[in-house]
Amino acid sequence: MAVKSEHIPKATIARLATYIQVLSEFKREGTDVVSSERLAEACSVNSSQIRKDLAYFGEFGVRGVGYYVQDLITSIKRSLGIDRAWNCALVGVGNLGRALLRHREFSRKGFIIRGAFDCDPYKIGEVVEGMEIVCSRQLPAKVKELSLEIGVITTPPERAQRAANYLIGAGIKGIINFAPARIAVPKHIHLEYVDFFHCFYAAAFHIRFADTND
Amino acid sequence: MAVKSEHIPKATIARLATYIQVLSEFKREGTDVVSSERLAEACSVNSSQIRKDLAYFGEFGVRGVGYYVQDLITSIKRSLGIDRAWNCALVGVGNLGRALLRHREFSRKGFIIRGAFDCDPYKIGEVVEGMEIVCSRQLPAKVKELSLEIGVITTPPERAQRAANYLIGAGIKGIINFAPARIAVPKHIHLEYVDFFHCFYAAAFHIRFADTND
DNA sequence: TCATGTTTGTGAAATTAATAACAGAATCCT
DNA sequence: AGGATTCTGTTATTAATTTCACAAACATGA
Ligand SMILES: NC(=O)c1ccc[n+]([C@@H]2O[C@H](COP(=O)([O-])OP(=O)(O)OC[C@H]3O[C@@H](n4cnc5c(N)ncnc54)[C@H](O)[C@@H]3O)[C@@H](O)[C@H]2O)c1
Ligand SMILES: NC(=O)c1ccc[n+]([C@@H]2O[C@H](COP(=O)([O-])OP(=O)(O)OC[C@H]3O[C@@H](n4cnc5c(N)ncnc54)[C@H](O)[C@@H]3O)[C@@H](O)[C@H]2O)c1
Repeated sequence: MAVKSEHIPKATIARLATYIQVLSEFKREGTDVVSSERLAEACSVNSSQIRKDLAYFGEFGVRGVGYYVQDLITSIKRSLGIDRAWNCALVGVGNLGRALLRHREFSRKGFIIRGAFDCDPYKIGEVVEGMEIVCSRQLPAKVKELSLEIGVITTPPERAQRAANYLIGAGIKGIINFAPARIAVPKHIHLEYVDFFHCFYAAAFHIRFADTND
Repeated sequence: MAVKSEHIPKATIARLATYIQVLSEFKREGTDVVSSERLAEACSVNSSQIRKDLAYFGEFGVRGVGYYVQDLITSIKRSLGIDRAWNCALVGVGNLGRALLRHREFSRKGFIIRGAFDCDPYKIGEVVEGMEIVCSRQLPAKVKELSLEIGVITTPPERAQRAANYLIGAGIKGIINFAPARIAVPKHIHLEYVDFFHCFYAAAFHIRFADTND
């Protein structure tokens, strides 16, 4: 049983990711046990927030003691469904796609890019980080062959919908879209947008109007 | 006057960025006027949400008509403070840093990377996308010389705090941290975290537990 | 064993955000 | 011109999320 409650806020999922990051840091420092209070401080959140977030998934702490760091990392990972590897397809091997392919942390965290696809004939056949770039047309075959579950779109924005359509047709389960374009997907496909500019905009807003807001 | 109300929700700022994206798409398609209803549909939000978000900043629409697309883009940009250019410093010119440097969209959107800094002597002096990589030690001088306001951290996580310290010491106003590490900054410095893994985790969670959640 | 101190898990309260409802303003059509 | 229609801006309502507060659980030391 991984989920105790029915609906889990999106914000909770985002925070769980932060908790893992901070807990891993504690682990590296040699801390074995941590209280919600101390974890909260390191994550800049309220301590009840942490306890409530965890309560959606189960009881992971020991009263009077706190949380065993390694155990909590394991529990959160299981709760999020990242206690196993996920096979990913990368569509669009340009600047950003290459940076992602070269990023070791993806496989370390369990997201393994097993297929790199592009439609540019000059790029097809090229090998990046031990991965051969193949034609987008091969997506359906490769998705089945390699059990790819998550599609990562790093094409130009005007091609994002097409890339999504390929992925959906190939039977992918979720899509992470790095292109700054809204795309339409059937509702059984999980879709996440990553837009770097959002945070640049937010930074500009807060710096500019630092006196009135913030 | 850019801000009508005192406090503006973080979520509103994020949505405004989406509105700009979708409005720009409408503009390219030749649409001159759009209703909150239609914009809402394209952004997958509620139409009152849009009207309310905009109301924080002013009255941009015409009753019985809707919003003039170009005017609304201009108004939102002014509201966010992105009606002018922002000079940025990039610290850490590795895989991700290079992808960002090569990304034309940054300067098109008004975020101009004017300084690229690294501490690796083999990288210093190298020219990437017309930009010479200089030593991190030169940050204070360059921040003043080039009026850099936003610092972008793309160093490994264990170096993120040091990079932040350099930037803060140099007089930067805001920091966008792409490294998966929490960093401490004085409260007058605006800080944004960008963590790609958050959305991979969210995707894994929703796909894995598609039956119970979502 | 029992008192004391700590810290979790959780229901209740407070805060915040999202949605609905509608009056007022503009257009369009007859 | 005036009535019907459209669509914004704003207030009211509802829903969701966060914070508070405290009982229950465990640890420690006398
Ligand atoms: N580079 C960055 O730092 C950065 C930052 C933020 C967002 N983005 C976004 O990420 C996306 C990619 O950026 P980039 O800089 O890597 O662009 P890029 O032009 O370097 O790469 C795009 C790649 O997609 C391929 N492609 C185009 N259509 C395709 C299709 N239908 N199927 C498969 N492949 C296809 C192209 O051949 C090319 O290799 C863009 O949408 C961009 O806006 C990039
Ligand atoms: N590459 C990706 O796709 C990707 C994706 C998500 C997150 N990230 C994160 O972004 C960061 C950079 O990733 P990368 O793949 O580019 O790593 P990288 O190792 O290729 O680049 C890091 C660069 O930072 C420089 N550096 C180290 N310490 C520095 C300091 N104190 N001052 C200035 N420069 C310094 C290094 O010399 C190197 O050039 C990492 O924290 C990584 O976790 C990268």
